[in-house]
Parts: sequence; structure tokens; C-alpha cells
Amino acid sequence: MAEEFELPADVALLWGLRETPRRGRKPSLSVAEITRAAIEVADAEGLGAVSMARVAQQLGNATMALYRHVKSKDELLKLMSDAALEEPPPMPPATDWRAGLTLWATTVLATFRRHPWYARIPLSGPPLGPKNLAWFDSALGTLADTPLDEGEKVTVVMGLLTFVHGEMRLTTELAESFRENPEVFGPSYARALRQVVDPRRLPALGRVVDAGVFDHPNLYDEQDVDADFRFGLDLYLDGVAAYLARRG
Amino acid sequence: MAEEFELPADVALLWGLRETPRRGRKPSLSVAEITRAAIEVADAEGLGAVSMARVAQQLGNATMALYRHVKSKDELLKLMSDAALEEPPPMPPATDWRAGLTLWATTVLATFRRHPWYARIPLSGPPLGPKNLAWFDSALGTLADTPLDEGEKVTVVMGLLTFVHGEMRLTTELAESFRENPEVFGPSYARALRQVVDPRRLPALGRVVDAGVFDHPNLYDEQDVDADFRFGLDLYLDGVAAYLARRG
DNA sequence: GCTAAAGAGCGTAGCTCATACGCAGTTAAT
DNA sequence: ATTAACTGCGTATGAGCTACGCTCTTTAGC
Repeated sequence: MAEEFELPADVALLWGLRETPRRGRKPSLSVAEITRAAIEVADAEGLGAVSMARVAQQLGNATMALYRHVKSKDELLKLMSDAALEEPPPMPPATDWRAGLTLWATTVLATFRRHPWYARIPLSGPPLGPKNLAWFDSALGTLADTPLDEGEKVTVVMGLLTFVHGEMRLTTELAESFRENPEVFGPSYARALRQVVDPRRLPALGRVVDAGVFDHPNLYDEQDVDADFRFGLDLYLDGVAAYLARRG
Repeated sequence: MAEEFELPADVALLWGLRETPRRGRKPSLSVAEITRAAIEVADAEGLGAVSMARVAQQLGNATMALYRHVKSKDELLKLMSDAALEEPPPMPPATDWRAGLTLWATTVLATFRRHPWYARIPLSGPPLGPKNLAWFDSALGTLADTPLDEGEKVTVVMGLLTFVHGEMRLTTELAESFRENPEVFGPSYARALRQVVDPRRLPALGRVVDAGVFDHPNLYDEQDVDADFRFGLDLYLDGVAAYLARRG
């Protein structure tokens, strides 16, 4: 951990490595507090409500005071996206890779669901924040006893993370849309499809519609969404198992 | 396709079902043109550059003229997200489900890559746009000869779409970040990791770093990214194959 | 103790955006 | 010919980000 190379400013902020000021007025604000306030606002009112003014108000300060601690709103968003991840759960002893990755994926997803705005924060590079790296380590750790080499472990974990990110995007955005507009997930969806789908042009979709697959009173059902996630997750993990068998 | 039930206004717009005005000045603008112009701007300058003023300028009109055709910027974004999808490719005859889904997934991803802003447009409900439904139909069609029931087909396709969406998000956002900031994907990443990762706290990640997995001159390599996608896709499809074997 | 540098908080103002409102000009129906 | 319907768009409002610089506070150095 030699400090020969200077870390980028935002990474240093993520790790809380700012050197403490020696003179001047005591700061009444800190990066951590600002980040926490921003997350509170985003959780309660959505990412759209996170303005510098709103966050400052949450802290009882003036808007411009935040800029002493944070370079820009973009930087604040980056800080939020690491801080929102809590610590990864400890793996129970003697967890095999499959149980471990299943626990990992469902916990990641549950964390994302608690902060639905997470999917809207742009990625700005490979992971470097402490929480991000802790989760990364946790996933890699579940594969420790497999015959995969280190590069393969990363690839398998990235594939899983890709799937979880997709699920997060679909899930949280549809959930939000459901909250403010439940009708589009009701019977009117099947009705609209029947109006708009010409079975000659879209035969496969026509068959699905005819089979009544969309004739639920509520297409956005928590239970169904979770079951679909588990189904897709299991398919991916079946693939990993097959790869391990071929490999090991 | 009886019109007994009124389609929502935005869906009607997507399908071009607005009744043509009988009186008044001939429109010099159309929803399709506005959408196309907005997509041009987004492709060339990013979604951030898409303002009502910029789109109007692209068309040589005044800002407020757009509002005669489009209710709000949000509605324009919805229109963009359907129009950006081109038509799905015709499946070569006698394509089996696996080749079909592979072709489908890679084509979807290629389409997304041509419009990197796609991942940033919020989903507003289940798919109803013509292009979206065409792609949906195309994927479902590849599963026509399998023993899956219609509901299972939807689940399998949604799982695959989830994975592709995740890949799209990671891929396009990292690509954008790479374009405007290539250094963070260079050797400085491994250097930063070595400074910040304590092998006692993050042992699995420490092993990966030590193994030199991140010691590439460029972590964001098109080839590698594609290979990783193919690897994850194959794992998922292996899982589907196993499910089909169990099922059929 | 005194002075000055360093740093915090923040008021003001400039710029970009979305969009409500209403006017003026244009076309087709009557 | 008249008028209803409809388009294009100028103006204005309010919200948001943030550059700049002033003022007050704290501590280092003497």
C-alpha cells in the first residue's frame, strides 16, 4: 500500500483518504454526511429530487457550501453509488460455490432494490470504491475452491454481475413505473397487445398473447419477478456447473 | 384489431395511429422526423445534448414548435427508445433455437451499441412499441420448435433480455467513460488496486490482482468485451439446454 | 499575544433547460 | 365568405448547476 503513485482525487474521496486540514474553521460538513444526505433524499424522493439545493437543505446548509467538499454533482453521484452498497454478507462456513453465488446475487439484488436509483447512476470506470471492491472480493471468494484460474473467476463473476445489473435495471425501473402508473401493468396491457399485434406479422407473440400469458390482473407481481430472477439465475449457474465439469 | 378500447396516447404515437388533421395549416414537422432528429443528436453528441432546443435546431424550427407533436421531453425519449431499434434480422431457415437466440442476442447488443444512450432511457412499462414487439416476437419465434409452453418461452426470453440489458449497460457506459477518460482503463487501474486492496481484508481480490489479471495495457478491449459476452451468453444457453433436456 | 495564511460557509449572478400560455397566420369545412 | 381547427413560435417563468468572490474562523509561526 505504498503511496508512490497519487490516487485520483475521487478515489481518494471514496476511501476517505483526504488529509485533514490543519488551519481554518472547523468543517461543519463532511463528505460522508453529504453523501448520506444525498442517499436519504434519493431513497425517499427518487434520484430526480437529488439537487444540490435539496441535499443542502437536508443538511440545513446553503447550496454552495457543498462545493467545498465535493467537486461537482457528478462526483457526488459517484460517491453515492459506492456508499449505497452496504457491506457484503459473510459467507456461512463450508458454502459451496453455487450456494455462495446464489446468496451473493440475491443479496446484491436486494441491496439494489433498496436504492432503486442505483441503476440510473452512470458507471464511470472499473470498480475502485471500497464497497464495490468488497462485493467483488466476496463473489470471487465463493469460487476459491474451484479449479478455475483467476482470470476465469473474474469472467464468471462479471457474467453474473452483468445478469444482476440487467435484472436490477428491469426490476427497479418497472417497479418505479408501476408505482406511479399501475394501470399499464393491469389487464389493459393484454388488451393493448391484442389491438396492436397482428398475428400474421408477429406470429410467435400472437401465440403467446392467445395463450393468455399476459392475462394477469397484475403483471408486476413481486413474487413472479423474484421467481423469474431465480429461474434465470439458475440457468446461468447450470451453465457454470457445466463449464466446471468440462474444466475440472 | 378492433378499436373498442382507446390506446394510450403515447402508444398510438408509437404506432403512428394519430388521426390526420382535417383543417388548419399543413404540418411541416412530424413525430417521426422529430424522433429521427433527436436520435441523430443523441448518436452524435450523447443523450446529454438532447434538449428540446437542440432537436428543434437540428430541424431548423423553433423550440416550442416541437410541443405541437410531442407532449413532453419524456414522451420524446420513449419514442426514441422504440425508433432506435431497427427491424430484427430475419432468421435463416432451419435455425435451431440455440443458433437463433445467439444471433438474436448478438444483434440486439449490436443495435444497442450503435445507440449508446439507449441504456439511459428509463423503462416506462412493459413493451408496446412496434420495434420492441418485433424483437420480442423474433426471440419467441426461435423457441417455436421446443417443448416449452408459451409462458416458459416468455420467461426464457426475458432472462436472456435481462442478461443482454446488463451487458448493454456495462458495455456502453464503460465505452463512453473510456472514450472521455481512457487512462482509468490503463495500467493505472492495477496500480490503484494494488494501493487500495489490503489482501487480508480482500483475499480473493488480492489473489486476482497478484495473478496479474488486471495488468493489461488496456482493460477496455473490444475483443475481450465481446469474448466475455459470448462466454456469459453460452453459459446461459447451456443452462437453457439443460432445462430443455430435463423438460422435453 | 499578534499577524497572516488557510480554509469554511455561502450570497449573487450567469447560463442552460423544460414548458405554460397565448397570439398570429393558414387551411378546410360549411 | 366565414369560421373552426390547427400549426408555428415568441415570451416568460422557474428550476437547476456552478464560477466567483466576500466574510468569518481557526491555527501556525513568530
